[in-house]
Amino acid sequence: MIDPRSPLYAWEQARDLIRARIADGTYADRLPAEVDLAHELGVARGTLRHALSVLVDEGVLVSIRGRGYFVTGR
Amino acid sequence: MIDPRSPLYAWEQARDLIRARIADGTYADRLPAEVDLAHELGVARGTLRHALSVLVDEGVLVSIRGRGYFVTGR
DNA sequence: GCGGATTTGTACGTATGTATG
DNA sequence: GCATACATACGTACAAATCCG
Repeated sequence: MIDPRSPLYAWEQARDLIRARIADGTYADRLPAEVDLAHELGVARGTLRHALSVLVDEGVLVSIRGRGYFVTGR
Repeated sequence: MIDPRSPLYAWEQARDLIRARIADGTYADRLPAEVDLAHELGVARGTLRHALSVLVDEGVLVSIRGRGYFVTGR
């Protein structure tokens, strides 16, 4: 999933992958748990959290403590 | 330098210490390197970077890769 | 221009504590 | 109680930019 030879940072690749999966409906309303998604993408939690925080800032996702990350639809 | 019994987080104490040293002229234009400053304050580099990022957001400091952290004067 | 030293940026791993459902 | 998520904090390693001999 994540290519270490890419000129993009890992968190940027993770961000783009998540965006694509939202666009194609893989993640229609809710994302997998942080730990699972991080493992699936092959990045550390901190790295994934960086990517997720960008998407939250963009309004693409909202995070609810104790629940998860949800797609806003915007 | 950093008091583990303080109600403040380590990164908040580091932030306040750096602010004070800028105010009293200890750091007039440039800060010591991250590794040195972290060791001097007794915190991990990640903790120091957290404190520094806050000061950068406030406009107190600017960071230049390969050079260091500089006091803006604002 | 080259090579090494310095310095910030990013990534990864782990751990603890707190809060929510 | 348990799973999920957030925040903080420690450590390590490598990448990228800069500086200097």
